[in-house]
Amino acid sequence: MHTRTPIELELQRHVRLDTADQGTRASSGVVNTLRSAPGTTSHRLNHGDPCDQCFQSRSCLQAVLLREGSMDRRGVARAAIRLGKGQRLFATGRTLDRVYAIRAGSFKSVLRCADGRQQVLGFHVSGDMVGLDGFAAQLYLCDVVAMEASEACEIDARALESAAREHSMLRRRIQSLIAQSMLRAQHNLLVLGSMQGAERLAHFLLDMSERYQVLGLSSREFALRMTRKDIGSYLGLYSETVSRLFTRLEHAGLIQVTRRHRVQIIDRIGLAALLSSSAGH
Amino acid sequence: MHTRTPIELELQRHVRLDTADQGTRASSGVVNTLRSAPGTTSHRLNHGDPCDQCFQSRSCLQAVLLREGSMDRRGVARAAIRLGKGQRLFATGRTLDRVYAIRAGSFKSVLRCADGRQQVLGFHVSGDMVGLDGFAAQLYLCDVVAMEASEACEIDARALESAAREHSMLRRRIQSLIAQSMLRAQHNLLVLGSMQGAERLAHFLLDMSERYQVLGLSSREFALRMTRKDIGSYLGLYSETVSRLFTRLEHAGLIQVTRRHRVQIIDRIGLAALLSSSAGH
DNA sequence: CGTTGATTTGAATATCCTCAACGTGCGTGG
DNA sequence: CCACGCACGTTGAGGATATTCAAATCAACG
Repeated sequence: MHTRTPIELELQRHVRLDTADQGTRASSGVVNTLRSAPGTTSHRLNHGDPCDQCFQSRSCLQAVLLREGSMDRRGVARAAIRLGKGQRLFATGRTLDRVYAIRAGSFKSVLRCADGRQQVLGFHVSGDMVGLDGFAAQLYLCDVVAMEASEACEIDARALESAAREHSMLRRRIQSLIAQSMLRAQHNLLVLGSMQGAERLAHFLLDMSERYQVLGLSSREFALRMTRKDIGSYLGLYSETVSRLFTRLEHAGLIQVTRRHRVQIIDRIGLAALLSSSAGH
Repeated sequence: MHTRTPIELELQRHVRLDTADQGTRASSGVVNTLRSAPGTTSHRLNHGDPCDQCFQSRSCLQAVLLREGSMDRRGVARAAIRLGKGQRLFATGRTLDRVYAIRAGSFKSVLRCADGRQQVLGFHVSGDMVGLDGFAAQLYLCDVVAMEASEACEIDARALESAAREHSMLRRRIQSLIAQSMLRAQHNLLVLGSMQGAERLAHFLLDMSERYQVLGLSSREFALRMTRKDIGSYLGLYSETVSRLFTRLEHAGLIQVTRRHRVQIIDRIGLAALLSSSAGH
């Protein structure tokens, strides 16, 4: 179920390499494929290998920066800032001057349209980096909003960039994070494009479960801090439909919901089985 | 209709700057927004400003490379290769050693899952760059398949990277292209997540129309080289539904379809009006 | 000119949206 | 601490939209 996909393994292997160019990497003739199960772009990708407890006192990249000797000495990382529920970390279109490592709490990133339409692109929890998707553009590509009282650590983008230019290891890690968000976006296109409601929700729950597990929290029971409407937007459904799907999964004995936000995964296998039900387009 | 969005203008402005760091860029306090209309990530983004005819004899980045003095002298660009219909330019998960500039023909990029599910992520025509979305990961993130007899120009990734490290202008252009594919993916999430069938198809048609216009071809009449099934996968619909939607748009007097693949846009305003019909989630 | 694969069309069904009513939990302020 | 208001969540019923399976039609190509 939660085995790494070939492309993930490849990515992991990749980001461990230190030098900028190594001539003899085996290009596996095998056609690697992405699996549809959740976790295709798991948190684990953030850091090649060690850093198992980076989520505790410091967020991932901070730990990386420390190891790389790129923090404090170079003034890259700054103090953490606090945000209340609903407050925005940054806004679409603004010049990207900082990226953020989430220290505590949870955020959503949402794409806003001029016509009022909006789309939740993803959710971020402690340990995640946000803002990196706009690093190449040097512009924030979406809004990032706190879903509860949260804390994030500012990282100066320019300093990070110049540090990355010198430290190939750091550069690779940043690139790996950017690749991760690219992968996630593309994978979500598959979810929206070829799964139906129940599958999407099951996928979402398993994905969240895995992310919490990586954080050292329970993968069996966790709290969803986002509203049904947010989940709906993320999954391309209406909040009423999401609600109905929750109860359907509950009646099917796959999950149990207590006090609206607390989710318990009863039958992980059954949930995963939902994902292979329809072949898609 | 086809005015640039704030974020696009910002991007354009951005990629024209030569130096790596410029301290005093105005960070507009205005909350920039994305519009839902097609063309959010148009071809025009590929090159900041000049290079209006780059699509003719040379593809975009080639022209850029020439101007930057990064081609031939450095051996970055290589000869074009030919592909027949259905042939793959590269495969998911393979180590990224080259990126490609499409010289002629058209391609689709498709995400493949282990369970057989697959999702068309986008279509690419003459002048587009493909493979750059995996540049950060140094892995191809999806398959790219020729939809007709096509021609693409190989660009050595490692040489390109090292050239980019020296030429900040080139680096910015590459980053702009990567940002473009990120933007496109995120925008497509919005399309799949918050539009219904007719809107999606209208959006797709207007997007293609604009892309052909940028190529100097007619934006009013053009050929769609992909199958209904491909369009369906791209838009999260079944091919039958796509077919029905085509005839519906035709009966509504918005488009005209001849010989299955030739599309004429009759009422551009009407098509665009479809996009603002539903508010979304 | 016939074969083949893609497309269109039809009919029945499933899924999801929509509107509306109601329930629940949370925080505020008395 | 309790009552209240309010946002969020759930549930129901009906309708719109999209899927599914099947059959017929069309266009391209040898």
